Formats: sequence, C-alpha cells, structure tokens
Amino acid sequence: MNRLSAPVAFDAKHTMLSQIIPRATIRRLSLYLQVLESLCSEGVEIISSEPLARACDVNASQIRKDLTYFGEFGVRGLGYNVQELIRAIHRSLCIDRQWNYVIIGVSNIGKALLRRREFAVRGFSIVGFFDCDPSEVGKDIYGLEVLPVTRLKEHIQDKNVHIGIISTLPEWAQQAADHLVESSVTGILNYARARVVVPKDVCIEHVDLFHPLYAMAFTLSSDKDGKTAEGKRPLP
Amino acid sequence: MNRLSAPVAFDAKHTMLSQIIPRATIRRLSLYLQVLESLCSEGVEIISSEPLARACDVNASQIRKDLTYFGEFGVRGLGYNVQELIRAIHRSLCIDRQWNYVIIGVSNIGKALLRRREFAVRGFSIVGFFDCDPSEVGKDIYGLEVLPVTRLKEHIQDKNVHIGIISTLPEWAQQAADHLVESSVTGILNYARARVVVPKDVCIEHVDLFHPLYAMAFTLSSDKDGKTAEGKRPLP
DNA sequence: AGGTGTGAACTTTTTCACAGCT
DNA sequence: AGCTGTGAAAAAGTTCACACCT
Repeated sequence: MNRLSAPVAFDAKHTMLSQIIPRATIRRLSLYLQVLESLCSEGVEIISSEPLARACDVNASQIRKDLTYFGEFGVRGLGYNVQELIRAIHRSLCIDRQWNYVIIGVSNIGKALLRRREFAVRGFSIVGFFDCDPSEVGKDIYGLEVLPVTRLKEHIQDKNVHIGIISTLPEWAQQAADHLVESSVTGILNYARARVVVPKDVCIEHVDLFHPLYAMAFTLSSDKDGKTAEGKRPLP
Repeated sequence: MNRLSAPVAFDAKHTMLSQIIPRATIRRLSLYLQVLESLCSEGVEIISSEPLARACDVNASQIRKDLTYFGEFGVRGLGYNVQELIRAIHRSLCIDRQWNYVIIGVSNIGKALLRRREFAVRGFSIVGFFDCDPSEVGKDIYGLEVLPVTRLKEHIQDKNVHIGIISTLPEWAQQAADHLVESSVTGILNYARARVVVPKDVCIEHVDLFHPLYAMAFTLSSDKDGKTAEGKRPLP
C-alpha cells in the first residue's frame, strides 16, 4: 500500500516480475542524486556507500539496499562510479527522458518555483501556461502567453503532455484538475492548498508548501528538552 | 531515530514524560489541518474519523492514533469538533504562536514561494531579507530591502528569530548556513540544491523541490502495468 | 583488504478489533 | 447506536552481519 512497482524494462539480473519498491526508497534516490551531482561537480569519480551515506545522513546499507532494487551498480571492493551511478538513478527514477508538463495557475509558485529553465535542464519541459481566472488570461509569463483553462484540451492534444501542475488559488483547484483529467493528463502535481478528487487511474500528488515550516516549528519546540532520538534531523 | 519528542507543557492525560512521536505523524498532521480548514470554511462543525480519513486518503485509526499522541480531542459516539480540532493541531505542531524568520537568497523561491502575506496568516513572519551575492544587495523585495548576509547577525539580535530559510544558489548555501548559525538561529530550512553542514544542535531540513516531479515521473512510468499497490497515490 | 549485495534480525509504523464512553 | 481511544497483531522498513567478489 506504500509501495510501487518498479518500471519494467530495465532489470539487471532481477526477474521480469517488476519488484515492489518502498516509496521511501524513491525519496532517498532524489537525495542520493543531489549529493552525487555535487560530488561529480567536485570531480569525485568513485565513492563507496560509507562516505556517501555520511553525506546523505543515512545508513550505508540503506543505500546499498535501495540501489539493488534497480540493479547492481557497484564494484565489490571498490565502490560506485559516480557518473555511472547518477545515470543509473536517472534511469531508475525514469528521469532519463523528456517529460512535458503544463501549469495551471499564475500564482507565485506557478510563475517562479516552476520556472522553465531550471526544470528543463532535468528533462522537464513546459508546454503551456493556463489559468482558470479570466483576468489572468493573456498575461505574458517568461515568454509564454497565459491561456484560458477551457482551451487546455485542444492545446495539448498531440503534444505528449503527461504532467499537469496546479498552482491556482484553492477555490480553482478542483476545476483545474477536472480540465487536466479531461485532457488525458495522467499525473497531477497539486501545489494549491486544497485537496482535489480525480479518477483513480490518474496519479495525483498533493504538495504542501507549509509542511516544512510546520515541521520545523514542531521540531524546534520539541527539542527544548533535547529528547529527539538523534540530533535534530527533521523529516526527510 | 525517526521520532521526535513531543513538546512538553501540553499533555491532556499523558504523563509529563514527553511522548515519542513518529515523524510520519507530524507530516499527516499538516494534511489533516489542510482538510479540516477547508471543512471549516464549508461550515462543517463536527466530523468523525471515518469521513476525515477518506478526505485525507489515510486509514481512520491512523488519524485517531496520530491524535492521541497529543491528547484526547474527540467525543465518543460523536466525533471531533472541527474548530477545536484545528486548534488542537495548531497547539500540537506548535504553530499557535508567532515564528519569526529570515530569508537568505533572492531567488525565485525566496521571492515568491515564501511570500510574506501567505505565511504571515499562519503565524510565520519575515524579519529580514538577505543575500550573499553583493549584486543583489539593496534590491527591494515586496517592500523589504535586501541586506548583505554579513550584516545578518547584528540585524537579528534581539529580534527573536528562530528560523532561517536558505534559497540561494547552491554555491552560496553553506556560507548562508554559517551566517545563520553564527547569528544563533536554531532552525534552518534549506531550499538550495546543496546539502549544508551545521552543528548538531541546529535543526536543519533540506527541501528538495525536484523530488515531487521525480516521484511523479517514477510513478507514471511504473504504472504501465498497473501494479502499484493501491491506485496511484504517490508518496505523502 | 576492502566494499558490495543480501538474507535474517530487528525496529518502526500501520491496521485491526474491540472495550468503553456519550 | 455510534465513534473514540488503544492494546495487540500484522506489515513495512531499516539495520546487521557476513558471504562473496575484485
């Protein structure tokens, strides 16, 4: 219930029966990637699980186990080749190809957090900017014209759009989701502070921007007595 | 190791020995809050764990268990009073008071995601905007002048600042963290794509903005064969 | 010698099921 | 009758420890 099947197709020695992957593994894979990318830019070529684990603040066998869900990427007695491992994780997360997305909602998040340039580098590419609110339509956002959400479907036909990002005001979020579903988008990332309902064959992820602040407030308060299990490392 | 002590002081019947709270509980509390807030604005006064669980997409006893870490907020045979529960969660997360923070880094995130007005409503209040990059200093961000990070310490003395948010370019992140630590900030939220090292009495949380997209890419790819454990609900 | 890959032990978290209020 | 609060059972996730490869 908290696991995912591994994308088939690429399976080192693992059988064709796609493995079941803990979600926590996916979360950590992003983390390993971040650390590996910075190691790579520092010119590190080989790393073993022990120092990588320290940099990521996790257990070394955790890393080894996470990786073996997807294949065998290391060399015994040596460690992992940094560049190869980066590529392997890209393949594992399926971010080794282009993902097209649209944004609905000219909010600060829509405008700024998901700025095209930053994501494009990582294979995520924006195809259109929409809004439910007629007063926002027509505006120019980093060179993209904001279109009415009612024209979403016609606009993304044959553009191979898989992901829709909702960054509207809460009251528009459900409408935005409906239009995305209607347009055959299969994955929705919802940054609006409202839960939306979609058919169960559509993948929806609610991102709560307040959560990190809340968690921080809690952690800071709870550690008056220093009873946190280990140091002060809040949720991963 | 993945748990936190509960903030002492408020303990319904629970002993003074502060309980150990799973981090996952804290994450879900934000979620409950979001749903409860929207129920509240719809005028719902009482809700029982079952429908609340459906709206949050979790198990009902999960909610009940999460709540009992902090006290007994429900009425048997009836359910929870929505407004009271909201207040109780606010207290539980320690967001029932004001938290002052500073932002370092005039990036899109610094500028937009963490816009003052939105957070202020929830008790988070910005006290200063800084940057490591001299070319950004002096700019006006929503009425706040960007100050050099070197003046951070003098500026936040006696301003009761607990939280520092880093939204610089990756290469400035460590420097930003050092200045925050130097200024006695005890909680750091790092939105920069670089891990930073701080003394272990400082609480640091790394927020990875790419993670939701990565997770989405993975989920969409893995469900070609529909083997996801249940529906298509990615990581919470 | 050194480090991966991995079954087995252990820990944490979730779910069940029901006693006990209202 | 209905729904919370909660031990006990089940499931999931993490860490250990070591066989095995380079």
